[in-house]
Amino acid sequence: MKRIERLSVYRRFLQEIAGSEPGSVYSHELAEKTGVTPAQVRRDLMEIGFAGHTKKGYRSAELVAAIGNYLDSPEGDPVALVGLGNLGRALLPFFAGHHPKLKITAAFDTDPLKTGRVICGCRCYPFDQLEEVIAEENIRVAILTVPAAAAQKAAGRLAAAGVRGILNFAPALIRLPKAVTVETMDITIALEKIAFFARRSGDES
Amino acid sequence: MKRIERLSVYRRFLQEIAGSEPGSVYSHELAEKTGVTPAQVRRDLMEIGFAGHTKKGYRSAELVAAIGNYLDSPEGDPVALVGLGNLGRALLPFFAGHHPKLKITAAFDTDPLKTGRVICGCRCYPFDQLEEVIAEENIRVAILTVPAAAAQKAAGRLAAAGVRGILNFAPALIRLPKAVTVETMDITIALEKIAFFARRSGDES
DNA sequence: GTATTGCTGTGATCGGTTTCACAATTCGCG
DNA sequence: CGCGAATTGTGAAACCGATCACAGCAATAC
Ligand SMILES: NC(=O)c1ccc[n+]([C@@H]2O[C@H](COP(=O)([O-])OP(=O)(O)OC[C@H]3O[C@@H](n4cnc5c(N)ncnc54)[C@H](O)[C@@H]3O)[C@@H](O)[C@H]2O)c1
Ligand SMILES: NC(=O)c1ccc[n+]([C@@H]2O[C@H](COP(=O)([O-])OP(=O)(O)OC[C@H]3O[C@@H](n4cnc5c(N)ncnc54)[C@H](O)[C@@H]3O)[C@@H](O)[C@H]2O)c1
Repeated sequence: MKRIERLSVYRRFLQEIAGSEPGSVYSHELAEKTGVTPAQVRRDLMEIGFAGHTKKGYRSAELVAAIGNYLDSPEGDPVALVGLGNLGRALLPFFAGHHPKLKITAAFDTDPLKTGRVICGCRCYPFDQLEEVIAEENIRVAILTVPAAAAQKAAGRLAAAGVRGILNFAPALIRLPKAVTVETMDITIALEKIAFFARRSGDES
Repeated sequence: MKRIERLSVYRRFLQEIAGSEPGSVYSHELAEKTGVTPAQVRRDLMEIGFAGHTKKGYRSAELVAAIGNYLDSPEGDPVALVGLGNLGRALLPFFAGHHPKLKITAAFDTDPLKTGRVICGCRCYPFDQLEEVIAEENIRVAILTVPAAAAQKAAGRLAAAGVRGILNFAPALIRLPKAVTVETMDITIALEKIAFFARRSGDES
């Protein structure tokens, strides 16, 4: 559902302005800073049961807390990273420390050159130990950055090991039982789409 | 429009099976391999004016050509990459050689340590030369991988320099005239969303 | 104390996308 | 050659998220 993404975006903005005056925001401010309409902000907050105050807007600190309460697992979620290639090794430092609730706590690769080390505080295991480590650390969320040809199989093992949500970067269709959420971010296709629209917009050469 | 993405996906599958038997595909095959419904495949192909043959399906090679004709700029599009950090440096080798129509031909960074070189066949320029190089190479599409705080400004310069489509990885709202297509891939928010749904699915501890 | 302003909460509506459902067509077969 | 099976093309319906529009209310002004 798209609302979940918007809530994350609202929260990010609220955290950026945290502490500053006046401690509350109007739907139209949140909308402006976030690229949506005021009605949609109000609708979203209504849906999570967070009420504002007529003429005073929404209390920022409480709203952050309410969104966190709605979105986050209270203890935070450990995340597995599968595939330590170029992309995986870029993601690792990015998430290290940056996010309060989502931490990559285990990485896996089939290549023995990539495993055994600790990178950015994250242990890198041989791919064989996937099930074991995932059960051990009670991991439910994974990022998949393996080659397309290996993606379905790796995803299947993740799901079988107990993972319930996968962010997949491989350009491949992943089929899993519907109890597992899979989102594929296909960078190539996004770029093709952008090039398509870029070409159509008022073409001047 | 979502159809554009699906067309890219159809094409990718068709290219994977190119050359193999029987030279044509049914809507239900394409649908199956691509994760959509057969009716949607037919509707999409109808929209681009590509007709199949009753009982024989769609001729694969011609369909690839028709999709290419619809989506691609005939000469291909040169792409700029702005921001040579961890993510930018992962994207560079990924696109190098891989895509027939989209090639990263110029990269930019403010950090003098990152510029002056040629990486994966792509020249890396100081950020100052952005306008000059973009005009020179007639670049219309860009990938933006700079820190969030720098994203709006960099995007503005890209647009002013003639770029019409931007794939943005910075977690920031980019505002540009509507003639410029901007798509933000926010990896953090995608992961938060996945963690949310992972938590809700049949929670067993 | 009354009027005015401006914001929230939400039922109603809208618009785009997906899906349904079926007529039309072609093929293989007897 | 006519029948049954299979597939396309597409109007119509269903669906779903976004937007509109306004009633209700709290704060402020006068
Ligand atoms: N690099 C990018 O910028 C980029 C951009 C878009 C999409 N992608 C996609 O992301 C994926 C990874 O890209 P990359 O550039 O990091 O590739 P890469 O080849 O650099 O890395 C792939 C890694 O996966 C490991 N691996 C291979 N098979 C495995 C398996 N079965 N289990 C676990 N690990 C395995 C390899 O050892 C390697 O370390 C690919 O599917 C690619 O298409 C990458
Ligand atoms: N690395 C990741 O895996 C990842 C994941 C999700 C999102 N992102 C986002 O992508 C962006 C880049 O991430 P990163 O990890 O590569 O960061 P990074 O800090 O490694 O790289 C940023 C690069 O941009 C350059 N830069 C800074 N200001 C610039 C400007 N005004 N013009 C041109 N170049 C400039 C810096 O010199 C640096 O090389 C960030 O916005 C980040 O939030 C990164």
